Amino acid sequence: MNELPIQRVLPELLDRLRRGGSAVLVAEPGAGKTTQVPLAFIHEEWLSGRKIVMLEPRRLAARSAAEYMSRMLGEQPGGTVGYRVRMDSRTSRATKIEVVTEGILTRMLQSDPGLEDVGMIIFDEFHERNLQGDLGLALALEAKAALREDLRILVMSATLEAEPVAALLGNAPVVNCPGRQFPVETVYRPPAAGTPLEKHMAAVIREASASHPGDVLAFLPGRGEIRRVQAELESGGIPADCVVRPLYGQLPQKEQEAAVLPDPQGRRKWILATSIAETSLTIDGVRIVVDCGYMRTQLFSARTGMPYLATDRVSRASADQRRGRAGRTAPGIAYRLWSHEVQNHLRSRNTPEMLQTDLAPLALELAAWGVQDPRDMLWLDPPPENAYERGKELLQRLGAARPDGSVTEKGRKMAELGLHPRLSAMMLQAEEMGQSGLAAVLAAVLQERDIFRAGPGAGPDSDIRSRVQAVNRWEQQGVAGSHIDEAALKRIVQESRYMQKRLDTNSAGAWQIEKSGLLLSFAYPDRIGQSRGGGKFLLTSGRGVELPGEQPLSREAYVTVAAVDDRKGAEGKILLAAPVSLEDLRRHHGDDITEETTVEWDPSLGGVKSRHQLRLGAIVLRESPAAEPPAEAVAQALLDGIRAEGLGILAWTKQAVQLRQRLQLMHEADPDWPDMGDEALLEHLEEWLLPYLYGIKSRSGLQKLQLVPILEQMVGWDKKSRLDQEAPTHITVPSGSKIAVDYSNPKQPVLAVKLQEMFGLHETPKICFGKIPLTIHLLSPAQRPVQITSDLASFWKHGYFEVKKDLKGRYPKHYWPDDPLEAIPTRRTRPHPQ
DNA sequence: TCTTCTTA
Repeated sequence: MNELPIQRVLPELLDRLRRGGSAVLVAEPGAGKTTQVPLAFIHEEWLSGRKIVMLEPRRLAARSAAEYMSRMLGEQPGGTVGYRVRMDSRTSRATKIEVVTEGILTRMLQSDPGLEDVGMIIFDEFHERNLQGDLGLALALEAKAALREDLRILVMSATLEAEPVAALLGNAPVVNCPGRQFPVETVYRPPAAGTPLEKHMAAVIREASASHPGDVLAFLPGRGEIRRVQAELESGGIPADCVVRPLYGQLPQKEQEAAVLPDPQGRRKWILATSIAETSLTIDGVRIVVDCGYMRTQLFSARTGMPYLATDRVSRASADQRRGRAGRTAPGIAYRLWSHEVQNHLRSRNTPEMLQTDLAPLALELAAWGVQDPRDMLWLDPPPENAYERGKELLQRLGAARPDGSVTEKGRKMAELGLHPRLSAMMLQAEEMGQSGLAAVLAAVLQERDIFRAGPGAGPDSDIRSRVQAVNRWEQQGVAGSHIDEAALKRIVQESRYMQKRLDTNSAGAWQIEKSGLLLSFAYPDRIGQSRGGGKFLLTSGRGVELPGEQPLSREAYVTVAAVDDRKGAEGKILLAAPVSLEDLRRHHGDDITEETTVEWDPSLGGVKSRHQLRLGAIVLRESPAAEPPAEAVAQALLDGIRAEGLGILAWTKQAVQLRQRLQLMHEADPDWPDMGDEALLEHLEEWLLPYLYGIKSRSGLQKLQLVPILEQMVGWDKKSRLDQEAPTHITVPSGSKIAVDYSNPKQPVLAVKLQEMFGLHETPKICFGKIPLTIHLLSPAQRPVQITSDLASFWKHGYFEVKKDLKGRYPKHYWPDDPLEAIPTRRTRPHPQ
């Protein structure tokens, strides 16, 4: 057998760690680090009989690493080399190397912070930057600093950028190792403008398969895209020696195997996969990779406390990892469905899980570890404050932590259960109710992949009780039923039995399946939903969610929503839920139920509604009219109503409108006068309107308010008398008529008057401290405007004679003097001689 | 119409 590249760097690595401390090993794929490195250390003297613990991100990887190393020693796992993952371990007194999943290290450290029987911890695949890996390293560094200076830490990573980790380990030495892989040619093939990515993907798969040997592995974001590409390929016809195989996590195990194993009929596989094939599954025989360049990840909204899915461009590291899948067994080719330009803008790494996930589990571990402030610890990326605070709040709500962040006795038990704190809280509560059996199944269903596959013609089913019933049928009769993934069902059964066993319980009562929603409410007190009709629910957190499609659950009054996909700007989508009775909510969440009297403007009523409410968070469990709401609250609610509906809700009479316009004119000339614009009036409602609102409850009451005296009161007597002078309601014209001034444009007040009434007036009248000339609309005898002017003197001199000629033709009986400034003004046809 | 993992 060829020497593996890792052999050449092992002496250096051994030497570095003999001197104590830590090291970073950067090894490219194919170097052989996972199996060679731990074995190289087992005879080191400094171990002095202690174990080596190696961390793997996945159970499968932990088991196969242990199996491989055991085989090299001619042993079975559980001898010199063992493993430990959830629900399964092979170790013995002889075990010197224990391969564990990342979460196991946390449990080991929490029960024995000095890790007395461990001499060395190896973090494998650390570049994946899973939350559990980051947490494990942070805890291990504290253990080393405080209790175990001799503890060796080796971080192994497949990609460069080792410097930050080396720095975190106290300037640890970095050892580099080349890999051993077959060359893979890279081709950039962006879709032509207007071509959908899925259509393009199908065309490239076809072309690549025709011109290169081997199986095709195509990367897509999710199930929907996979189905559409499959349909596209099938509609164009598939060569007889090829077969399309979808591959994603939700796919039943049998179908996943069909994608991973060689085709029994020897056909070439066209595998359409999600990122599951990037690291979790390896497929032999792939020589062609087609990468669409997108990946779907779950993000966590600290605002709503709910997760959501997002589809984004892959990172360069992911794209390289995907490409490498074509060179495992022979030289290959990788098609990237994006341009060089896009390639240059890809982010270099995936976002560490720490920065985008729910941090309640982390907060619980740190509380149990005794940490008050995570900033006191060493992190590559410290937990973001928002999400961490949100996590701490949830722990408090679940009774796991005190307000100062310290862990409670219950919290310690929850951490030991090794579940999400929500599910642990439910388990403990269920134990007291004698329902730990049912709770264990609910927790297992929520932890594992869904066992349901919608059958043909079956509607959506978000009721978690159907899964519980399937588990029940399996336990009672050993039948899985159609549309059920049997392998997933078995995992759930195993998981639920395991969890129930871990509660030191003797209270396994018969399942009361109708209590599912209640049990879930102990895990998700912020996601108890009240029906709003049409399958929509309002959650106690204040968020709106809805069921996908019509289903019986839509008719329930209250549900607990366990699994949900939050969507920005829309109702979140309920994935799994169960009904809960109002009676149970009142009995078990009584401490969270608040009583309050609300006084609100009700737009449909057009008035103030006051109610006495029993609330559970944002949802109202019961309400009744409140007998005597406080007057101040009613007045405030009226103001809310006016703000919501606008000033138009008040009765603006002609006089009131004109008064407001006149005041606005004054304001524009002198800012010392109040602003009468809508915005300003609404902003100052409390000052000018509130005192008049007592006793009023509705729109009709508001409309009885006399606005003229209210506005006059607002400006005060002094300003009111100046207003009458400087912005008069009427102007007396030469004929003796009192004509109303039109202030509807406060910058240009208008005086509309018959031309004949103005004879003898030399100059345009001015108002507002003589600053604003009136705009005069001179009217014909029939009240039609014939001229608009703000310069009367000029009109008499120039414009009048043209106008006169015209008017004389149309109104011959009227008086049209040649000298308008000397003529007698009149409102009649001709002036009456005295 | 839901990406992938994980807790002695």
